[in-house]
Amino acid sequence: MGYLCDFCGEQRSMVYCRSDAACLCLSCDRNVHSANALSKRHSRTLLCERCNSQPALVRCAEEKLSLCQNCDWTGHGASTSTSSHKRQTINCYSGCPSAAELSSIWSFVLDSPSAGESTCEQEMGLMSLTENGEKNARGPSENNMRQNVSSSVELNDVRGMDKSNVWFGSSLAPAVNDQPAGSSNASLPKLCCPGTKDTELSEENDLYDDFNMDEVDLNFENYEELFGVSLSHSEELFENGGIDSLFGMKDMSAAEGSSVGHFNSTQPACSNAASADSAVSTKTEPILCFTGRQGQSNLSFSGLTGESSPGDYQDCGASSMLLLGEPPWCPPCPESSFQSGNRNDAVMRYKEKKKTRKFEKRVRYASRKARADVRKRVKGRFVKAGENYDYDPLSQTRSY
DNA sequence: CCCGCTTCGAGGTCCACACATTTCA
DNA sequence: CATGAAATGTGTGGACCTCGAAGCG
Repeated sequence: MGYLCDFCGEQRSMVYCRSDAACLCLSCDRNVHSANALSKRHSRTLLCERCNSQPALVRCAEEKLSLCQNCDWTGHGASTSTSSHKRQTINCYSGCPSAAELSSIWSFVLDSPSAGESTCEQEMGLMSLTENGEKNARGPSENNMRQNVSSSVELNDVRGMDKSNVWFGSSLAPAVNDQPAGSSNASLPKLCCPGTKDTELSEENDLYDDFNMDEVDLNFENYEELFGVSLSHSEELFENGGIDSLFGMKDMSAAEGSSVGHFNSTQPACSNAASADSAVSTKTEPILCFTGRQGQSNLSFSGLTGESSPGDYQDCGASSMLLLGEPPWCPPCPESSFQSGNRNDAVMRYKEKKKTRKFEKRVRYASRKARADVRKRVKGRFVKAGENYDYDPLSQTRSY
């Protein structure tokens, strides 16, 4: 995937929103997720700096890279020399955190050599990323769930986050904290900036350009399009316990604690590449989160209380990973290996497609929107001041 | 199976004008 | 080089229109 924000296509993407399956710059992240109460519940985290397509779960202190689980696993496998790298959990957040709040959960961002020179920091004075990374550098198995709650930025409505804190293991930032006690990979993540190591240097300078948090409204006119089903419909499904029908995974409850292999076999959406597009577009992403890594593959639904938004159900991050080939915890097998390529291709196609369609509607200037909202019209067209009109948004009256 | 008709949805266009950006003195 | 004025470009929402797909007889 590219490094650009899926929304504006201009700024460098920094965060990953699982609900939207989108890579966003910080500015767009704030804009998009301040649009309404539901979008505020979306759980976001930093973007993997290696693959630039998955949410980062851990921050490798040695490499100064934020990595998704797959890349973490690849780069820090038990058999590799880097397995002893100190890693720190990357916290996710919801709501519309201020720069200061972001800096508190991503304090390690300052580890980046150019962090202090960020344009954003200079211009906005927002990101004062103090070096308190150690604060987050806890032991792998220490205070897992507690950290999820305490260190996640919880603003506005965070019920989704709290209740769906069924973050299991390696699926999400909070989840990552659930590192199995005996794990050889003390995964403690940090930040992520898109781009592999090769591109890191060239991109670091504009790393914080994304912190342009101007006030922009956003219209989610394409909400249904984004999520494949209407919000009301999906909510209804959730509230009625219709998750089975929504995901076509009736057996999943029984799958809890079962092997990943079983999971895959019960996940139609991942069965082949051809289904990937439809799987995503029809919102059949499983709301599954996994606990632990290799040995422990606990599986559960996140927050089936019916109180969380549909987006929250997707927030565990497992879904996107499942779509992207065999997850780290999935022992390689001929079938999965064969499918992963096609799956990746399918996801790539989907994201490209989504990129061109999804965020077409974008409000760049709230002031202009405000004016347009109150401007008088004739058959939908703006009319000159003082002329007759047939529609006044303010009074719903007509001048003739 | 093909044709013609209807229905539906997506996307494009139009409008005025405040404001952002660029150009120039 | 800095400043201010003028010129130019941009973006905003609702109604309407066009076009293609789908459904039906």
